[in-house]
Amino acid sequence: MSARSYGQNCSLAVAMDLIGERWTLLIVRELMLGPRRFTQLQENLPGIGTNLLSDRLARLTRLGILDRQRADGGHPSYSLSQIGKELEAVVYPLIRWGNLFPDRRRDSRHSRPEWNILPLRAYYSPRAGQRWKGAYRVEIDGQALTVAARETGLETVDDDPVATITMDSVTAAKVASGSVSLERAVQAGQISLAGSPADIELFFDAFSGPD
Amino acid sequence: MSARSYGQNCSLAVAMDLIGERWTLLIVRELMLGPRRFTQLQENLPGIGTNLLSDRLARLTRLGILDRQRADGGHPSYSLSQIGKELEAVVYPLIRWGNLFPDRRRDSRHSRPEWNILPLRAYYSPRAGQRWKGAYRVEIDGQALTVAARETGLETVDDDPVATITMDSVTAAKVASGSVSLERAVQAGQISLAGSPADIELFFDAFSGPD
DNA sequence: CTGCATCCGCCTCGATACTG
DNA sequence: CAGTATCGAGGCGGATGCAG
Repeated sequence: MSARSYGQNCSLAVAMDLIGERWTLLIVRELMLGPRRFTQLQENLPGIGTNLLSDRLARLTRLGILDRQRADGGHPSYSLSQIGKELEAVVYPLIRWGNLFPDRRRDSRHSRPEWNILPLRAYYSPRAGQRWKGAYRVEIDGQALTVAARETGLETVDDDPVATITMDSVTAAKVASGSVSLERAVQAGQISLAGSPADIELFFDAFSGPD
Repeated sequence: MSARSYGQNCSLAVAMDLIGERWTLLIVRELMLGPRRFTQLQENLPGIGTNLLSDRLARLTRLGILDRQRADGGHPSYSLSQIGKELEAVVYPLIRWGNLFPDRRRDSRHSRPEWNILPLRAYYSPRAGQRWKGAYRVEIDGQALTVAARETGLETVDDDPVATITMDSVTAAKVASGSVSLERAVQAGQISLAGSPADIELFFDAFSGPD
């Protein structure tokens, strides 16, 4: 089990000692979508070795960042502990920063529909979301999810949407990070909109940065 | 030059491809304190190999995260580019998260006085800081710096302080992360205060979380 | 079949020596 | 001062094996 420490009396170095190793934050990303079992994690982390996943899970559990639950004789399941959930405050800024490099997405091969909820949450403003009149269907790279504003934040729901927004992930990254304006992306046909203009405006208001 | 990519079409994976390697964020931390030369970086990153530092600097410069300036025939100097400065939005949450593990600091050996300004900034609220009447002297682990509120945020200054706050870094982490209350730390003698109670209250108001 | 443990080739890391 | 060259050690990636 790896333990190579920076040995610095510095909060950032402590954080990097704990979660700075390869794959760790991607495991946290998966668990931000809910509890997962070993095999589910392995499926969504193509390229990770089983030994490495095993090591990471054991170490993060020992550190109190993950909880390991064994569903009554069943197979173990991993979830974020209280202190692990606080890593959301790290992951969302990292997602926003990664969006500053939209061209890096082109040659990427693996894509999962669940990953689209996290970038949305990374920009979502609960205050503006409270004004939504219903759910929205968002299609990114052909993978659709329907989201609505809830007390706990932006959640996926099964409701019928009041509007649909369609785009690819490169466009989403450019619009979210501000390198291309929403109006220009719509004019260029990179974003398709369906629904009343009022509902659509309310949708984008919730992603226009902090109130 | 390393290029091991996660190959995922995900903003977080893109970010980790760019800055997820060992030492990278600690280099960014150093450059958040201002431009630095090769040897200065090496001094403040004990344990890093010269080849690794060289590789990281070249790669980050090529990616547009760092700027390399050669002061007119002099020696090269490295600084954060515009996009590199945006990593502050990642580093400060990481510092706050690392403070949730105050006990991890005990066995740490290396400590540098400049590192104390970053944790302060990680919790500093400009709005509350504007009410400060002057500069404050902060001593953490016996290393002192004097800070004041400026337009650009919390800065180190040479002014005479209106008050002095003295503590060790473990106590600082506990109070900042809320695991120990300010009152209790003062009562236990882990924080020493010098100056008028009004000034001291104004100081801590600026570190009590977002307004 | 799931959840790991073991083994092995390779690449990265860390330390030292050396050079313009 | 600012790197480059080299090399041993160890973490990583992939395949295989195995117990519950």
